[in-house]
Amino acid sequence: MSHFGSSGPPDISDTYSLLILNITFRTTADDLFPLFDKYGKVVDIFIPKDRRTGDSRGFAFVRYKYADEAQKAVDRLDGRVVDGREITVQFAKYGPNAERIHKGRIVESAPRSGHRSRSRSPRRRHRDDHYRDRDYRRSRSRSHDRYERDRYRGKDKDSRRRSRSRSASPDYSKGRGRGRYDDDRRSVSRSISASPARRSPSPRKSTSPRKSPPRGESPDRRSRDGRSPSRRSVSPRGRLADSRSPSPQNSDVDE
DNA sequence: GTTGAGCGTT
Repeated sequence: MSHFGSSGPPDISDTYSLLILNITFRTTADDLFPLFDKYGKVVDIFIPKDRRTGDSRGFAFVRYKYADEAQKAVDRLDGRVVDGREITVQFAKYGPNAERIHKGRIVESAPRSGHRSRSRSPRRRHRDDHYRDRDYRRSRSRSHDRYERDRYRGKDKDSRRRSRSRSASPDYSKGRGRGRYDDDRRSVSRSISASPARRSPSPRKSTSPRKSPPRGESPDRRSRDGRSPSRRSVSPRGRLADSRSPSPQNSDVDE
């Protein structure tokens, strides 16, 4: 993808990788190629994309053939405004195979010489393996959080609205102009014509039709259900840890 | 349709 014809990594033997940050999410390799090719021989341009959505992640890798050209590109293109955004150009720090890069050039690291490269970055190398749950991305999760919160809010309102409409005003389901417009108007109308005492949502929330909060019941029941088998499951693990090794993580690290 | 610190593909 995003290559000039090759499918995989072309040749990372004598190339200098540059990391382009702060590019827009719409910027593609074709947009960066003419810009970077002006300052040297660009071997390859790669823009990581999300596996799920296929959307750009906001940064790109530009590989130059010579270091001086790469340096020039960094000096000339760093801070350049591309597509309305100021990009950041710098030498790549990590390699695709977790190999260390020196000044953008990939240097093969041989840990068998006695020196172990334990000083590696604490960050995990493969996030594709953990592409689930909340940590599949760093800041993206933040944005998603915001969105999820927004959606959750809407869902909550929707849910409440449906609940109310079911019990009180079925006309809402028919009304196409649903949303907060009607709600706001109704709210304002109510606040003006109705007494202020009615506005207090406190007692309403307390005397909710659903006397059983889902948040309190869910974990409780789950805890009971999951507690029984969980303990049994932990049993062998503790014994194993006690008998074999205190930290199973060590096995992966290998001394 | 959104977002913004960072480090990559068959």
